[in-house]
Amino acid sequence: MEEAMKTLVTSALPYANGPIHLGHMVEYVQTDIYVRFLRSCGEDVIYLCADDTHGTPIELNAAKQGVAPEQFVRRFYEEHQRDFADFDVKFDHFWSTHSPENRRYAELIYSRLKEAGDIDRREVEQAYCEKDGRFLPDRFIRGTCPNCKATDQYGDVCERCNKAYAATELIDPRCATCGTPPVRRKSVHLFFRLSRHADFLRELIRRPEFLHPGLSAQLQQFFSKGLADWDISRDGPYFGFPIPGEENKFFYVWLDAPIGYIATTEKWAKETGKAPDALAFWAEDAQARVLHFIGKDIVYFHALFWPAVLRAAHLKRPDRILVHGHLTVNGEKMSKTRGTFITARSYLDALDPSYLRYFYAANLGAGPEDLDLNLNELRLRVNGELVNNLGNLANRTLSLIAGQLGGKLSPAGHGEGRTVVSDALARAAEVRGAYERLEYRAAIKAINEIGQAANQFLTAKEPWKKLKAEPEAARADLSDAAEVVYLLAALLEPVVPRLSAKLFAQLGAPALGFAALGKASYPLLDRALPLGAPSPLIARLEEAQVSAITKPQAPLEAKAAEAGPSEIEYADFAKVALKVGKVLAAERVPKADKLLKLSVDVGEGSPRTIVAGIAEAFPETSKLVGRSVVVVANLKPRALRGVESKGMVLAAGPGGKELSLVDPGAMPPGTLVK
RNA sequence: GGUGAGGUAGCUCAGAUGGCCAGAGCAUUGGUCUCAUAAUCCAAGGGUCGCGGGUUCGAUUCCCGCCCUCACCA
Repeated sequence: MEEAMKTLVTSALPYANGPIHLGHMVEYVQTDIYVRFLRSCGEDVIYLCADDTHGTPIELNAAKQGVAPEQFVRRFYEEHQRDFADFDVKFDHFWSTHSPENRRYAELIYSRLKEAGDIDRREVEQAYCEKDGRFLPDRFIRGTCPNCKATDQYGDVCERCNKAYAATELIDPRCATCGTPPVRRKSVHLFFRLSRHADFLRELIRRPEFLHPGLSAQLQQFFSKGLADWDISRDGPYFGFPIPGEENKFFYVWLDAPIGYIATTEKWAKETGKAPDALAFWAEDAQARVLHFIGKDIVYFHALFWPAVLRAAHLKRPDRILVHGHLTVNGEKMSKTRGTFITARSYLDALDPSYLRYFYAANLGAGPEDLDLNLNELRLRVNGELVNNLGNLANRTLSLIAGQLGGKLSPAGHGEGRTVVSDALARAAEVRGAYERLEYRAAIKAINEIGQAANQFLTAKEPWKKLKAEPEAARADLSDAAEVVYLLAALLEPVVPRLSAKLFAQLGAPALGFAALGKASYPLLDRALPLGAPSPLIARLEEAQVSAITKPQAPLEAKAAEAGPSEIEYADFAKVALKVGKVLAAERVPKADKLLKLSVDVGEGSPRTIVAGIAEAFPETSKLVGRSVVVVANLKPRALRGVESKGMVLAAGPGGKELSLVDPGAMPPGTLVK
């Protein structure tokens, strides 16, 4: 712990496909606390992260919004950074996997793998959509579950019965974007020969300092099955880096995502000049440690693929993988419909980030167990501990000194207060050990016990009763209580830095960290300095405030639309032909909850067939007949549930039952809408 | 199905190489204080430590079986 060695800490790269939510925040808060703790101990540490930008989901979502993938991910790049900063998660650099640095390192690593003979070419057969002209990942095939017969399930796992299967087992498979049944097609893929590194990996993951023992036991299953080689290429169209020397082949997103750690190191090194390049941390013999914080869902990428790739490329493997569990909200998986899918931003709009950081810390241990965000517990815990015990200790102490005693401390004493302070100080090592072991839960517990002891001391001494008769005795007691507050501010700093800063300011004292605490003795405070102005540390949480953050939200697509696609030129708008149409007939599309097949007169002689996702809003289809609507007349025809739709009907609203058709008034069919 | 983790008070968790009436915080109830953010402080009630066997003088702690929950299965 006291080596001068540099430490590089990373959190997993968030996917640039959506907003940061409170589940993500568990990891970033956990990592940020650890980084701040290491710094507090005087360590030389850098904390890096980046957006993960490649792959099919981003490519298709960008297309859906009519923007280039580069542009699509750029929006999240800004948004993600704002969210992290506002949660006091402080990176030394936040970069992107869609960067020249990442491309360079991906190519470099690939070339080294190739030289080492670790790349293999093999023919594989995959689902292919002839209409879209692309291979379909499992997630983009939908069909009926072979196990429980639930319809409209993903190609890899059934959401209803949780059964995992191969996409080829799906009954009635369809392309998720266009509904066309996929065909099987062969293609040559590149494989990383992971199996050649089995012995290395097996030995590596057995080390308790590398990975939590429970997880390494779990990974053993991969070895007993025989470690399979890893498919690292994808055929175009694909948003990613083209593989040098190949035609229409791209690196699979999971190959270049962890390389983003290296690319970000490079970017940080160049921007700050604090290291010549990324190799200061990643060269095989670099004098540095590398720590990855990740969620339990991506353990095998980080514990198996990644170290093997680095080894084969003659780079340094990570020293430690720290794995946390997932977040549940009120005991259940986050759910948009239940309103428990809470984005970082919607939380921040309602509450101070310190509450959540504190709550996460108070519940986090070192293992990969899930953490439940019970909103009632959050309120009770924060109010009982952070506000009532710790915050109020500070406030009652400091406001008495400031209000009644001129803001002046007394010289260090020899009474009971001295014992209270040294007892508290004696526990600093325990708190430090807890942080170090990532048992934040235990750290918070000890911190609260220290606060409680100080509150007991004040209650016993009753300095407020002695203000008139023995003001110096009161001052002495309160000065010692202030010492404990100072210590608590230092111990809490990794968790709630902005609250600690506030306490340091109120105490009129310089920031205090674990490095100084190691050899600190009574008194900690410079008793000659005057206090700053006291004010309540943080407000208590009221029930209504907390429940406000779980309001059901509009679906993601609607949110994105709200944020708005970026500005367009008039010429772009002019490409859209909008016309007034009149609904002549409407019927349900079989086996589709949301779709209606409409026959619409757009003033063209014969009516058009248009399929619209508005069935839930119009249970009685007859009410639609005769209505005037606005139609996108030049939309490329597309098959939905096997029905060819020529155009689109405009409607406003979040979706489902809440939809209102855009009404053009009394204009005749065919009239242009401009 | 396989593998892994876990099941201790209403909630979150601690604990025991097997042995003093099984612990803490919160919640509940009663009391106290009034400096402080209706905060503090004191106290009480509350658990056949998942179920069934076994080993033992003695098991919640060790062994076996079972049930339940969660995760992972490239």
